[in-house]
Amino acid sequence: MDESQVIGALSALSQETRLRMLRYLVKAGPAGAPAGEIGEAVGSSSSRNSFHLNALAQAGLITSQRQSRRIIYRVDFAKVGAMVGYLVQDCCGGNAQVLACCQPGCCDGEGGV
Amino acid sequence: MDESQVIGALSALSQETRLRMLRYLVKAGPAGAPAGEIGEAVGSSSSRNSFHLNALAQAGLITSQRQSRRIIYRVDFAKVGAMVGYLVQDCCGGNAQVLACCQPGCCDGEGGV
DNA sequence: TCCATTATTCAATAACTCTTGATATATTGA
DNA sequence: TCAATATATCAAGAGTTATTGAATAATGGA
Repeated sequence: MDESQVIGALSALSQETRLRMLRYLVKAGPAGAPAGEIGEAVGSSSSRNSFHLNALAQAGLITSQRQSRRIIYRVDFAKVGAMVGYLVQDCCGGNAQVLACCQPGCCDGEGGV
Repeated sequence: MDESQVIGALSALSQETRLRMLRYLVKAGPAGAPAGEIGEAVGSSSSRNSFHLNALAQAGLITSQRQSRRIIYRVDFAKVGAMVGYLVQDCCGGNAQVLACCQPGCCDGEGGV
């Protein structure tokens, strides 16, 4: 993943509706979820929903597949991982403090940053 | 770190000049670097430089400290870590594939995504 | 074929972001 | 105090992004 792809991915995620969409799709797992269900979950209506799902797909973070009348969206974990990996390794040079934050419980709750 | 802080941080990094500034400051380490040096390194002039450094500082990703005539900027690794940690843990639920990409060499070179 | 469902596209508008060049502020040394 | 250095701020303009409501397209069932 090169710099401009990373910027595209970060840009896609730097928006409330889209960040929530990704989170919802992560929970949905490999089965994915149809557009309407995602829209309902994050509270975005019809055209707005398509707009944001398209932005995530353009960035490569999710994929789409028609299934009868519905369009199923799924997280592309390899792409999300590549983006995070770029931040941690390429950008932060594998900094130990940054790496530590990737572990569960590191930055949670009261003690969090 | 809450959702809106994460969005602010992602938004700050989803820009070529600022992503390069952060990378430069990571390399500079704890000593940090003065604004002018950063601007020269990333190729941004005076006002543009201030604009982008301010954006990174507003997002909490870097700190500033006057030192005589210069203003020294430094990466706040805790904040960068918190952002990455949010993506990996809160947003991706600690997904194994995403976590694996945080390790050195995972997504480098030819085999990369 | 007709209708309902599901989702996308389009046009208009509002809001935000980035760049530029000019100006202003803070600090230091002569 | 004056000039030089280092940086920040301001105003205008171009470009981009997000929202809305209406219209369009694709699919499946009566």
